[in-house]
Amino acid sequence: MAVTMHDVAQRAGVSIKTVSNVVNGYPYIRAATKERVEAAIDELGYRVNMSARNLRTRRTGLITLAVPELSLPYFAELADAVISAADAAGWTVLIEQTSASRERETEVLSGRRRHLTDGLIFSPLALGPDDIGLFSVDFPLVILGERVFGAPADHVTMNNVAAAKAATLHLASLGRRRIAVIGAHAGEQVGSAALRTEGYREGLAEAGLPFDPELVGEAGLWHRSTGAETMSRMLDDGVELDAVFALNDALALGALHALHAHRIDVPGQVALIGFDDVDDARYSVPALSSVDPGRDQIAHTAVELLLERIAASGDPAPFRRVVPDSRIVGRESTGEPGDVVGVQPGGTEQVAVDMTWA
Amino acid sequence: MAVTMHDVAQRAGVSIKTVSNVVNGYPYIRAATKERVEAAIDELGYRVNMSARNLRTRRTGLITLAVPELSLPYFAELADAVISAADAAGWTVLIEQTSASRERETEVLSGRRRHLTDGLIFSPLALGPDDIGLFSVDFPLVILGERVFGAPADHVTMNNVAAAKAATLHLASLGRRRIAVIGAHAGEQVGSAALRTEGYREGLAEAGLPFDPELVGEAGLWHRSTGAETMSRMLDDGVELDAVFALNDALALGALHALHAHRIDVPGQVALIGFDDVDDARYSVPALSSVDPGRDQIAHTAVELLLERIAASGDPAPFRRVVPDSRIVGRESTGEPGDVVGVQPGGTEQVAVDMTWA
DNA sequence: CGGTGGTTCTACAACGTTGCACACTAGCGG
DNA sequence: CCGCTAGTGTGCAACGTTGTAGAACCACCG
Repeated sequence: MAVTMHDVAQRAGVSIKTVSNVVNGYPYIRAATKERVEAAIDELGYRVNMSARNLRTRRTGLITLAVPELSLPYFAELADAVISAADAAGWTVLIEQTSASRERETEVLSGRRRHLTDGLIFSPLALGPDDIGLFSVDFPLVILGERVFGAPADHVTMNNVAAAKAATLHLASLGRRRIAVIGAHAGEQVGSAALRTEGYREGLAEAGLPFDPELVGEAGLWHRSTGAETMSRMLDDGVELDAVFALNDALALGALHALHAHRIDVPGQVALIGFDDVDDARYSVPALSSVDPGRDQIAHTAVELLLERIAASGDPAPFRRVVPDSRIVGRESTGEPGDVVGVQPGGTEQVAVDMTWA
Repeated sequence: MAVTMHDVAQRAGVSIKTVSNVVNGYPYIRAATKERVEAAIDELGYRVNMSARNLRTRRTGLITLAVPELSLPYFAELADAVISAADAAGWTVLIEQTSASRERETEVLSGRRRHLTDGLIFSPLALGPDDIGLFSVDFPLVILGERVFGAPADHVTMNNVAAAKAATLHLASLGRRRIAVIGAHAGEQVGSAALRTEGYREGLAEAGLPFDPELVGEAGLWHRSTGAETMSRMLDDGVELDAVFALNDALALGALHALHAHRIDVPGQVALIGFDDVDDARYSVPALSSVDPGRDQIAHTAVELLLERIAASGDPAPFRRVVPDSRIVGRESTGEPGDVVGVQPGGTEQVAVDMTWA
C-alpha cells in the first residue's frame, strides 16, 4: 500500500541505503544518482515513514507545549508564538491542555503522552513549590511562569515584581492616589498573584502612598467574569478609588465592563491598567493600557533553550533562568495614545545545579 | 538507557510478548502473571515506546488540526474544543498554523508533516473551489468552513446564510431600517463573506428593506483593526445607519471601538451584532450580541467523523455534510439581556461520491 | 481413555528506517 | 606501481513493538 524506500530503490536501481542517503542529504552522491532517486521519489509519491525513522533515531521531531487552556488569549498567543518559533527551526509542537488541574499537570510530566515528544515546555498553574520533586525529570524541560523556582530545569519567567511596581508607579505618576489592585490571592506566597501584588506594594511605597487593604480585590480565577465581579463588589461596597491595577488583562477587561455598568468614566474618573498585553487590549473601549511581559521573547527563548537541551542531550550544562525585558504600554485607559512608556530590563542567569542530566 | 519490554520481561520472568499482552489488555492472562508483570513495569518505570508501536501498528494516535492562527480567538476556542473532544476519545492533537497562506495550506495536505498523524481536520482560508483537486487525498480528512464544497471528504460547516439572514432580521425586528454590513468581499462567490452577505440581503428583502450599496463595508481581513477602519470610514463618509451586522466578532469589536471614538451610543443610536460568539463578546462594553454557529458541536462532530473514518479505513462510505444548529444571542449591543433569541436548525446530509477510499 | 475446547503463554517474523563498517573506484604524490 | 585519500555506493544489523501461529496445559464429556 504505502510506498517505502524499498520501492524507490528498486525503481531507481540503487540500494535502499542510497535512497536513505539522498533523503537525508548525505553529500557523497553523484548528481546523476541523486536525480534518479529524486525522480523515483516524485513518481511514486514517496514520503518518509516517520514512525520508522523515529524508532531508529530515537527522536520524534516533536516537542510538547503544556498550557492551562487555549481559550485564554494569553496562552493562545503564547502557543502561536511557540509554534511559529519551533516551526522556524523545523520542529513540530503538540499542545496539551491541563485545565490547571493538579492531576493533569502531573500527567504531563509522567503520563502516557510524555514519550511522544523529545521535550516539554511547561507552564504550570496548579503545581507549586511543594511539588518541585516532580520536576526532576530525565528529559529536556523548560519551565514557564512563576510557580516553580529552583527546579533542575531551564526556566523562562518575567520580572513580575519590577513590572507590577512600574505599573503602579505609572498610575501614581498620573496623579492617582487611591490605586486599587484586582486579582490578589490572600495568603499565597508564590505565583504571579503574590509577585505582582508585591510589586504593587513596592510601587505604593515608592510613591509615598499608604497601603489600604480595602483597595485589594481578591479574585481566585483570572477571568473576565471574576474581574467584573470583583470590581462590582468593590464599587457596591463604596470603596473610593481613582485607579485600578488589574493583575492580568482578562481581569482588567472584566473590570472595565463593571466600571461601565456603574457609569464610571475610564480614564476620567478611574484609570485602568492590565498585565499581559494581549491582542484584545488594543481594541477594548477604551483601549487598555497594559504591561507587555515580553511574550514573544519568552516563546522564542523557551524554544531555543529546549532545542539546545535536546541537541546536547546528556550534558550536565548549568541550568539557566531567563527574564525578558517588559514594557508598560500606555493607552486610552490611562489617558495615553498607545506608546511604550517604560521598560523594565530582564536578564539571564546561570544556575549551577549539581544534578546531572540523564 | 530506556527501559524496554525486554527488561520488563526478564524481571517478571515471562516472554516479551506476554508483557505486550499485559500492556494491551489481552484477556487470557493469569491474574498472578499479570500482577508480576505490572509490578515489574512499576519498579522499572517502563513506558511503551510509541515510535515502535506506531511502526508496527501503522497508527500514530495523533490527528492534525490545521487552522489559520491561534491568536484569532475563534480558532483558539475551536482548537480548545477539538483538543478536548479528541482527548476524551484517547487521541492527541497536533496543531498546524497556516497563516491563511496558499503555500502553507497546500503543504498541510501533502507536506512532510502529513505523515505524522492518522488524519486531518482542516479549516482552509486561502484555498478555494478551484483547488478542489488538492482535497482528493488518500487519508482521512474532515473539512471545516465554507470555502470548499463537494470535495471527497466529510465536511462540517455552518448554516451561514440562514444565520446571517436571522441576524439581519433580528436587527430589523428592533425597528432598525438602515442596517449596514461590515466585512463584505466584493466579487467573491464563495466563502463565509459571500454566504453571510447573501443572508444579509435575504434578510433585508424579507424585512422589506431596500439594499443600499452604501451600507456595505468591505474588509478583506476580518480583524479588529480592519473592523475599526471600515466602520470609521463609513462614519467619516457620512453614511447614515442605525444598525451594523459585522460578519464576525473581531470586526464587530473593532467597529464598536470606532463607534465609541465617534461618540455614537450603542445600542442607543446604532445596534450592533457580530458572528461567531467568541468568549470576548460577553465582556465587551457594551456586551456584544452575536451568532453562535455551534462551535462546540462543530469541534465534536469533526473529531467524531474523523475517528470514524480512521477506524473504517478503506471503506468507501458515503461522505457526510453536517451543519450544527446556530443561535442568535442577544446582548447589550442590541439592547437585550443576554439570551438566545433565535435558533436556526442544522442537519446532516449524506453525500454519495463515487470515489473510493484509499 | 481419546477427543474437544478453552485458557495461558511463547517463538518468530515483520514494520521501514538509519548507523556502521566496508568495498570499490579514481586520482595523485612519491 | 604502491599507498593514500576522497568520493560513491552497498549489506547487515539493529531500533522496540505487535500479529500470527501454535505449543502446552487443563478440565470435562462421552
